[in-house]
Amino acid sequence: MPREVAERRDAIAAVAEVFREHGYAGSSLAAITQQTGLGKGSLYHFFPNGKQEMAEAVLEDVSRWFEEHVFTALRDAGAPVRGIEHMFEAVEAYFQSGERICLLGAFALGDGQEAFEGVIDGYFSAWTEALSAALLRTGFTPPKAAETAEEAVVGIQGALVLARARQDPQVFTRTLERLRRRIPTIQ
Amino acid sequence: MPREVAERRDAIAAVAEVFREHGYAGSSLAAITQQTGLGKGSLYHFFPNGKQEMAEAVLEDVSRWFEEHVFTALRDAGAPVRGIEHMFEAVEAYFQSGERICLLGAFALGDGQEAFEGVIDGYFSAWTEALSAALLRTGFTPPKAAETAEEAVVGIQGALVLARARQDPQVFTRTLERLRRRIPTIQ
DNA sequence: TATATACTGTACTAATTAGTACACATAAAG
DNA sequence: CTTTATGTGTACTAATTAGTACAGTATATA
Repeated sequence: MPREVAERRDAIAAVAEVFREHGYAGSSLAAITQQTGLGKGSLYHFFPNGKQEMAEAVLEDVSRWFEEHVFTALRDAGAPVRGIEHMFEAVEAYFQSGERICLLGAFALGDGQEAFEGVIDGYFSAWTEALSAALLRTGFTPPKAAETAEEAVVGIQGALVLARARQDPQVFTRTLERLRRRIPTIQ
Repeated sequence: MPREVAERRDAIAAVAEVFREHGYAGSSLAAITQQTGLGKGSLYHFFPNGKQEMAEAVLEDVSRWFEEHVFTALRDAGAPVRGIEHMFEAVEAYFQSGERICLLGAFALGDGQEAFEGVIDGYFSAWTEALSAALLRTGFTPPKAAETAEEAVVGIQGALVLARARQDPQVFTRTLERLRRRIPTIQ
């Protein structure tokens, strides 16, 4: 049975959904308490530095999730093809086939850019580099690996923008399909 | 010599820069008055409905700019190749080679999505469809034209996200180069 | 059962928020 | 010079903002 008392990780997940919906500046504490069901007492207990710390925790949580569930598999030296295939599956699941946006992309374009540039840059760098290294191991030349990796990360982010803008998640699934085809070894 | 008294179009351009920097929710009226040099009196004279109307005006202004400077050239039935080439040049100039973000993309991911979904959807639909039609006229098959057009718009938006996230505008210029190569007729 | 720790609700403050009202300035047209 | 349009600065309000203080509750461990 569910605990009555919340833990920090529950709070992070709940706050993340509010940021996803309203952005950083648009998420007032009133909105956060209302949508998460957590009172100010709880929120400031988990995040003594307030909104800034909530956002840091949320972005780091997303970063950590990708590190554990995507980048690690990409870095597995023995199975680059499997790692890349796994990346596409995990990404499609995580972004709910285009219905969910990327918080790090949204924060990069939004007001939080300066405040969180470290986490944001780290996330996209790690992703691009891990994918590039995996492509290299499947036989791509170094420049072609770097280019294809950047193309994939760019394509995923752009597809999330367009899927949200046009309220058509299929832009995202179509883009993933197209990107897969660019990497013949995983056909 | 410059007029002492502002006009609405000057106000729109100035307010747009504030939204670009802080997002919609992050742009307080205090920030807007300070950065634009326009007092509340002027702002509410030009935009009686306040921030909401400022944002509508700004987004419509961007939309109109693309309509006039990009989409019209794409729709020129006689010169599809020239129209596509012109699109890449105009886009590179408008986004200052990756140092400027797309306000419509930022609003799509941010808090303004519901409030401005009409303009946002219209902008991306018009762009994708005009480009697809131009590609069709250069000899692409209908499905290939639609796919390549979506790929280009997705790529441009994604590149703007990554360029800002990594503070590396070259992601944008590299992406434009790659997208050009995908359309052999304009080589 | 006692005690320490983790968590939570409520009342509060000081600052900032969007928006209003209106007198005033400027410039063009008669 | 007068009138009319358009544009502008300032003072104001009511609501909302982030953040604090702290008493109280639950839970685990001993």
